[in-house]
Amino acid sequence: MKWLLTTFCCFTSGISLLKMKVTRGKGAVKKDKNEVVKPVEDRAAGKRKAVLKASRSSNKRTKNVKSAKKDPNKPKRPPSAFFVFLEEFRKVYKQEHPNVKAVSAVGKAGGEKWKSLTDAEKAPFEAKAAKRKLDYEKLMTAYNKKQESTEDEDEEESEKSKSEVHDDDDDEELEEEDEEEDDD
DNA sequence: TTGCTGATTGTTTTG
DNA sequence: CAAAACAATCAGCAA
Repeated sequence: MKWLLTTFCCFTSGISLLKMKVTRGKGAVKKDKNEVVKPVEDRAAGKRKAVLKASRSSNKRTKNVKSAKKDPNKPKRPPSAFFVFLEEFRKVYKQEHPNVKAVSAVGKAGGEKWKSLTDAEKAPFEAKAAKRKLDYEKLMTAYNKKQESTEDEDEEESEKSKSEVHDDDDDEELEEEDEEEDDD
C-alpha cells in the first residue's frame, strides 16, 4: 500500500514529494559498517554482494569526501549497456510481474537475461551506451571548465554564463541513432 | 519526513 | 594494473 504513504505525503505537503522525486533515491548510500577489501571474487560466483555492501557502505558522496568533493554540477556517469538494457527490461518485467515491486527482482532477472543476450543483442544497447558516454565526456568538459571558473572564486555559475549561454534545456539533439548495421 | 537499502552488470575513476 | 565505486529503480522501513 504505497498509496497510503504517497497520499500521506501529499496530504501533508506536496512539496516534500517533489523533493523526493528529485532526489530519486540516489542521494546516498552512506554508512560504513564494514570495509572489507576483498579481491575480485568474480562475477561468475555471483557473490559480489559483499563488494556491493562495501560500495554502498563506503559511500563517499554523502559525507567524508576527501578526494572528490560533492559537486552539484558534476555529471553522472553514463549508464552502461546493461543499464540501458535494464531500463527497457524493467518496463517489460513490470508488465509481466506487476506484483513484483522489489528492485532486486528486476535486477536479478535483468542480469540473467543480460547474460542470455548475445553480442548482437547487446549491440544496440552498447551503441546507445557509447553515445551516452560521448555526451558524458562533453558534459565533463563543461564541468571541468566550470571547475576552473570556480576554482577559487565563489562564483556559482550564474552571472556571465547567462549572457552567453542561452537557456538550455531543450537543446538536446541526440536522437540520431541510425547506425543499424545488420551484417548478417 | 526523508533518506537508505537491496540487486543486477558495466563503465568510470582513482590509487 | 586493479580494485573500488558508482550509474537507475521503487517500495518499504527506520531514525
